[in-house]
This record gives sequence, structure tokens and C-alpha cells, in this order.
Amino acid sequence: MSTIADVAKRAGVSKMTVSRVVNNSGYISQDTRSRVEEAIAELGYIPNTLARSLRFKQTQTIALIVTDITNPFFTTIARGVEDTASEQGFSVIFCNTDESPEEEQEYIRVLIQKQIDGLLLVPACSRTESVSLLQDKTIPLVLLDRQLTGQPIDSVRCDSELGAYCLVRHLLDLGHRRIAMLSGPADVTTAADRVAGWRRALREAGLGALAGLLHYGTYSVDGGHEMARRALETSPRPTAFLTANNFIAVGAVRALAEHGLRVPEDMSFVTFDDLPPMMMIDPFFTAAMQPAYEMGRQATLLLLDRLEGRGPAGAHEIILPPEFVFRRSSGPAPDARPSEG
Amino acid sequence: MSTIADVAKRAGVSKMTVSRVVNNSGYISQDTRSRVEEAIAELGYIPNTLARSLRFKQTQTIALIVTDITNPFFTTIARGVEDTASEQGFSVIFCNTDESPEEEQEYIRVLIQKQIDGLLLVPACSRTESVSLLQDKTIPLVLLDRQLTGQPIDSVRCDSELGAYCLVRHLLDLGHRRIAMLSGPADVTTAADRVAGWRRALREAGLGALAGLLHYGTYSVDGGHEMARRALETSPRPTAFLTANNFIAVGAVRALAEHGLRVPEDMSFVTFDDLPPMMMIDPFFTAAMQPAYEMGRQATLLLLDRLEGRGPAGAHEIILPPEFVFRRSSGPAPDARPSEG
DNA sequence: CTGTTAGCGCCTTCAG
DNA sequence: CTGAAGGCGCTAACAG
Repeated sequence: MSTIADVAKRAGVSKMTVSRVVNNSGYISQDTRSRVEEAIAELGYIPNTLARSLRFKQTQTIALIVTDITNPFFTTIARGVEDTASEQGFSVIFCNTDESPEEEQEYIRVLIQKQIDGLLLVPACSRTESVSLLQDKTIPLVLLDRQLTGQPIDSVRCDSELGAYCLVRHLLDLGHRRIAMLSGPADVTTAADRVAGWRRALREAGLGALAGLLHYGTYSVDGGHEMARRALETSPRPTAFLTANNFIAVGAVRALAEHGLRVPEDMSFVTFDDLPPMMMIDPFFTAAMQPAYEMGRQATLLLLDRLEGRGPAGAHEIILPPEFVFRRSSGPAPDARPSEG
Repeated sequence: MSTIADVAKRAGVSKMTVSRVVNNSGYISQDTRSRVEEAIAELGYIPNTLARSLRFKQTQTIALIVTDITNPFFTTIARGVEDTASEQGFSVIFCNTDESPEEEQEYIRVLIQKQIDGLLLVPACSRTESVSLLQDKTIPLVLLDRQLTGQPIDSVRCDSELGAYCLVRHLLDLGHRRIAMLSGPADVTTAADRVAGWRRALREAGLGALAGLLHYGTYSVDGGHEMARRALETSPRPTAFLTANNFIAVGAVRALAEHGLRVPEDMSFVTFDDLPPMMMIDPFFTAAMQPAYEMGRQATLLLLDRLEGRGPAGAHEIILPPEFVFRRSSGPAPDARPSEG
């Protein structure tokens, strides 16, 4: 691994001169410049960013921490982040917490050690311990998708309350009255917001009695499966499900199949997050789609602004609207259907 | 951002003593140790890994470059890599080339600048330019999934030739005789290997005339769509498709639907890579599944061995077998079916 | 236009 | 058991 000193010696100049050539700064005679460039080529010299960062106290690197790297929603966010960051000459370190606050804390520690310039975080829970580390160090932070309790922090998310509200309205319009909510963890803000939207729509429709209709679980296939089983045991049985993310939806559909129930004939179905279009053979779910790529992009732009001391004073909240697709998974409520005889 | 000097001053000791406490090295009296620990806690001191790496000339960081981060096959590999690396105290930088050799070259450059200790690479093409940079610097390299032409390099991959061979045998057993191959880019080794397995199975079955049956394209939904369209124009039309990855499979299924063809009645279908089980409502494809997580894990273990100068002399090739699932997408050939009247 | 000095934060080496 | 000096590779600030 040749260093700037090796190049300098070979070209018969000082290290400073080499540095100037490499960074195109200051005045250099054409003659020495080409001698230096020649030496660089001969040695295959590649500058050491570490040393540079040590001087500049900045690494041109940001990190993105998500809770589940297998979820296409988050990989799409990741693409938005990566594309936007690299446009501006920043590298991204991706981390995956598996929804564990402890892992999150540990990653944040390591990332601070690595001197990242800023962090994009999908928090594993709404508690605020892990980010206090960052705030002590005044490392800019932008929250993605989920919020934290307590003081306001820059954040980019999709309007979950509205999304849930509209999905429920759609079901109400189809004649459904018993609409179960299969949500995420109670201490994750997106789950709480989606419950709030569901609740509002039902209340407005005069359906205040929600006993047995609300279920909390994990944002996973197993979570969806388990909540659906619970929901199917209630009596009278719901005629429609609202699921709070794509994994929950898949788990719930499996549970329905195990019970021999058809969608939408026996159970209508609406969900947050579509399945990845790439992998979809048969588009099926009525869904509130979150603009994942755009969320990643906006969050990165905001963070990079903060790095340069720009952007609005105080915490900035960017809330993007969901898009809706209406497909086969939602149909009329059984008792709202024309009789079949 | 407090430094080791700040802690030293506050504890009334030298920087060296703080360093020894932080790294648990050398002898320290219990008294000074607790004084130092107290100062660390008060200042929220977190060591600067950059400075450390500059001294040690190693960063405890490896990188993984894949060609398509939206493909679940690669994200599963990524999980295997991340889990294994962090077990051993290494961080991972993930990069995405979008199948572009230029992006690949650029990433490798940046990663060398960042002083990564080693690289896991899914090459965008079989040419060898981009990795020569690494070899100059003697940075350990392990290839994943795909190989390069020329000199042998440590690599971990799945047996593509065998996988394709077995899938075609399955189709032959079902009575198919015209089996089209929809493969990836001709200059990607996995695509070539899968073609080779297809070819061998057909040759052994005495079906040497392959005119019009072999198609090369990109590893994408569009690629699959386009190859399937081409394949459907040939006459006589094939009765079965072998697709070289999951995206090609999805694109091909869509093309079939557009032509009003049913699977498997009008066209049988086998593929490499399953769709992600997480996202699957209706398991459908007969597939050769590559052990993605295990590939990531094995590759990382090999790379970490190399970092410590361990492992077999010469290039080490780890070839894992595919697993097979037989599902609804493949059925008897039309003319092999019992007549229906 | 080019070179020298000094220091980013850390740790190895060698004295106390 | 603890500390002082020096250097990892790079560049800003100041000479020349």
C-alpha cells in the first residue's frame, strides 16, 4: 500500500505537492503535475481516506439503521438513501437491528466510533435512550418511518393515520361493520398511528364498540398469523381485516387459508404496504402503499442539509401521503351482498 | 466530541493510562482505573476508531458488493454475511452495482480508500479489470455466486450446472422434449453454467437440436418478459421453460399470461431461485433453491480466515449444492398426458 | 509555485 | 504500575 510519501519521493517533490495534485488545489506547474501523476500511476497510489477524515473530522459517511433488512419496504428505502447519498459523494453504512433496541444501541455506539457524519434511523421502539448518545455528540439524526416519544426530532414518514383511515373507509363503503385491526407492536409509533386511523374511521361511522377487534403483535409473518388466529376466534367473527404491514398480511392470509376461508368471499382484506412489484405474479392486496424510495430520498436530503448546517430551524417533519391500490382482496360484506338464491 | 486527552486531563493521568483502561491492557491499579472510568462516564467518551485504524492499518471492516440489492437472493446473502461478520467483531459496508462493471470499479476504488480489510464480491461481469486494483494492494477477495475468467480466486457458489441439469431432468421425466432455456447475460458465469447443465441433460436424452431454444438476456423481470416473448414466437413452441433466476421467472410468467397461456397446462415452468418465502402467499414454482444465507456465511468465514493469513494455500472454491422444491408450475407435457376424451 | 511544520486521536516502545 | 516521545497518512497554515 503506497502512501503519499512514496509518491513524493518517486516524483522528487514534497508530500504537500502530491496532496495538491491529488486534490486539485492551489497552483502547480504543469511540469511537476505530470511528474507527480506519473508517479501516482506507477505506484497505483490510492489516497487513504482514514487519515484524511482524521484531519477533517468528517468521514463523508452516513449510516442507515433499519429494523428488518428482509422487508422490501426497507430495502426500497435503502435504495433511495444510497442513490441520494452517493450523488453527493457520501457513502452509506447499512445496519439491521431485527427490531431489537439493544442491537440498535450497540450499532449506534459502533457508528459513533467510526465517526459517521450523520444517521438515518428507523427506531426499534419509541423509547429514546439509544439516540441520546448521538445528541451528546451532536451528530445529526433523521428518523425514518417511526417517531420517538419526547422531544421533536427531524423525521420523514408516511401518514399512517390517514392511510389506515382511508382503508377502513373503503371497507365501510363496502358494507363491512366488524373490521379487525391486526397491528404491530404497541410501542412502535406507526402501529399506534394506524390503530388511531382505524379507530377514527369506525367512530365516525358510529361503530364505537371495538371489543375484541384490536390486536397487537410483531411486524412479521408469524405475528400476522398469530393475530389472525386470535381474531378468528372472536364471535361474531369480523368480516374484514386491516393489517398494519406486508408481513402481517401474508401471515394473516395463511391463517385464513388454514381455516378454509376465502378472500374476499369470507374475509375482506386491506393492508399497509404492497408486496414487492418485482416479485408479484398476481397483484392481489388492496393496499396503502408508502412511498418508500421517496422517503429514503427525502430523509437523506434533509440529513445532508443538516450536515452543512442548513435546513429549517427546529425539528423538521416531512409527512408524505400514502397511495392506494384497490384490488381483489377487498369485496362487499357478506350481509351487504345481493342474496344468491 | 471528547478525546482521550480530555479524559486523561479530567482523571489526572496520562493518555496512555486511559488507553490501557479502555483496552484492558497492561497493569493498572484499581484506584486509577476507577478514576479513569469515572471520567469516561462523565464525558461520555467514545474512542475514535479512525485514529485507531490509522495506527493499526486495519479497520475491522469488510465490504459486500452485490449486483442487485432488491433481489431477495442477495439480501439473504447479505444477512448471512452481516451475521457472521458481526459475530467476529467486523462491520460490513454493503454496495450495490446494478449489474454495472463501471459502478463496481468505482465502488472498489472508494472501498480501498476507506481501507477495508477484505472484500466479498458478486462480480457484475466475468472480466477481471476491477479486481486487479485489489490484488495490487493485496486486499483479500472472495467471490460470491459468480466467477471471473482467468486466474483462480477464492470463491463460494452454488452448483449451477447441476441445478440446471436436475431441473431439466425433471422436465424430461414429465415427458417434455422442447425445453427452452431463458438465461442471464452470456458473460456472467452463473448464466453460462446453467446453460451448460441444460445442454448436458438434453444431450444425454438424445435431444441435441437446440435451435431456437436458448435465450440470453438480463437477470431482470424485463429480461424474462422479453426472452419469453421471443421463445413463444418459435415454432414448434416449447412446452416448458427453464428460467435462470427468480426475476426472469416472474417476467416470463407475465408474458405467458399476456399470451393467454396457463401454467402448467400450456407451459411447464422450472426456475432457479425461489420467491422469498416471507412474501409468498401461494408457493408455486418448481425451483432449484440456492442456499443464499449459507453462501454468505461461508464466504465471510473464508474471508476472515484470509485476513488472519489462515485457510488453504491457493484459491479455495466452495461449491454448495442447490435444494429442489417441486410444485405446481411443472406438469406433464401435453402430448404425454392421458387423452382427455 | 513549492516546501516545512505541526497536529488530527490513538497506541507501541521504552523509560521511569 | 505509569508516563513521554514518536508516528500512522494526510493537509492547513505559513514560509520561502
